[in-house]
Amino acid sequence: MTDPSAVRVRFAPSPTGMFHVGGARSALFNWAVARRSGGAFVLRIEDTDAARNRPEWTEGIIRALAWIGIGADDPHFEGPYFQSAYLEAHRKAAERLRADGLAYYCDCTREQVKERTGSEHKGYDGHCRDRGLEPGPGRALRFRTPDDGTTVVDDRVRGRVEFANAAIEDFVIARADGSPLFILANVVDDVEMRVNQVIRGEEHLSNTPKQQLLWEALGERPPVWAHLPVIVNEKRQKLSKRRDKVALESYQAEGYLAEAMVNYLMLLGWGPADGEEILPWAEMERQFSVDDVNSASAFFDEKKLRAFNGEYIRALPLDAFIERCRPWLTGPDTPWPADAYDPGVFAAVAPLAQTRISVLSEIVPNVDFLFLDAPVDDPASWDKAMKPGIGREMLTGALERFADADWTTESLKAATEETGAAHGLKLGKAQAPVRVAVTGRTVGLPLFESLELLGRERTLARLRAALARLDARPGPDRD
RNA sequence: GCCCCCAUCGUCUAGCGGCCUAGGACACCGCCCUUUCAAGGCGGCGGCACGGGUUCGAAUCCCGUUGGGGGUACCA
Repeated sequence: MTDPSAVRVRFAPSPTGMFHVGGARSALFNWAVARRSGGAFVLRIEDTDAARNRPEWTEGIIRALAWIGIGADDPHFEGPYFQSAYLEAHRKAAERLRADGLAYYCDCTREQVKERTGSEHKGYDGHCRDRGLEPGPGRALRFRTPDDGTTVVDDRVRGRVEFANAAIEDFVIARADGSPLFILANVVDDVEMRVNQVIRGEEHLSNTPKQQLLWEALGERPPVWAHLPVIVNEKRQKLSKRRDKVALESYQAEGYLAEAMVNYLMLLGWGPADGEEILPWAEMERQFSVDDVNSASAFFDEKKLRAFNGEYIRALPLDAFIERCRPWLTGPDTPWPADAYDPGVFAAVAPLAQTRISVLSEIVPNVDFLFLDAPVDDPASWDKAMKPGIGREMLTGALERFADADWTTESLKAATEETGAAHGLKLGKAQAPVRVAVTGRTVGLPLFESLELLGRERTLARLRAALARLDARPGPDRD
């Protein structure tokens, strides 16, 4: 804590919505830097926009960070601090800048500025610079930026970025009501919290010369900057809460594993030199450096995320897999009644399911036939499997042979094979009607293992029900 | 409009002047395995945006063009 050379990074989200994958990646990069260097990761909640903030969003941020492994119990974690608690410091800094002649009051309205400059995008024209206005209603405080020269931002991912001071307008640092703006509050807090590396999204790059000027005006040495490439959607636009699926929570709810999410996110803008992409956190932390971060924007590819998730699911020891599936099997949203669920039965099919799902929520349709009274009704599957010359024949034949077969995977398979052979069908074709009759779907877990687990009673009942259904109404079998 | 950033297979990336007839991963396409579907194995398709320089040599350096993106609030 007292080592002035210790790295202090920060993550400073504002609680204005669900926690986003972009924020998660920034947090992860900061976390990797902090842990790797033995420094501190400061969490600061920027809650000064009262109108848009909600306490549950703040809780959501903390919960989401914990989920991806950024836990408040880790010694590198510091905070959370709340920006709203530092209001006094922001005000003092604003006042100090004014007293030093580095900021001045301005009573121009947006319309007036626009009228004078002829554009709403030309920025402030410095009209009130030397009017010597005192504080008062309708008067905002503006920072006086240099008229000439260049502000050079040294960025660990972008290199040297130059901004002509002439192009940096005298920006507002405090509103007419005295409340500080983000640009000031953010800097003052970073100064206060002794942050010496700012690793954040590229959308902040254009604020950076202003902030750097503020650091200098406050008599402080600016931090090391690093602006991460934005994460974009398929249209190559920055991910947006409105348009895109960005909430970390929604991925969690679908059954993405935190480890897979973390691994995938770390690969957005960065890659290990040896190309080995699936890596445990400790290894990524060891290899990661912001200097190696790519500067081009990165597409959030859910397909690749899913592939990673599948890898992580398959890598789970069986008992861990079972444990991870539990919320989807026993929660309030299961399609079967709670008392129909049998953990022993699930444990038996779990190994068959583990290689077949890439997000945990997919476990449900894979095993529902075991816990539902009747299989789901999937018309497409039914039509496909119950073709003329196959459906009725297979169901009838299976019913006969299953009635007194040994109830084992092997003999059920043999019985189905024989039935199929009697109608000139290979097992691949022959099993389809049975599968659909029993599970409702044309694809699923290995059939005979499934039947063995389901039991003779229920299997035969379902075969009979399917036959009855074929008899009851015209279907493809009758055409 | 103005300021700034960016540009290697469809996508994420390795590459940081010779090791590149550009490597990996996801996706896609074959084949094998196979009771469906997966998983797994093997193989394939596919890229340095373009134009100028610099250099003995350029994916790598410089300039320009084009194309993307970010910012442009008394939001954060």
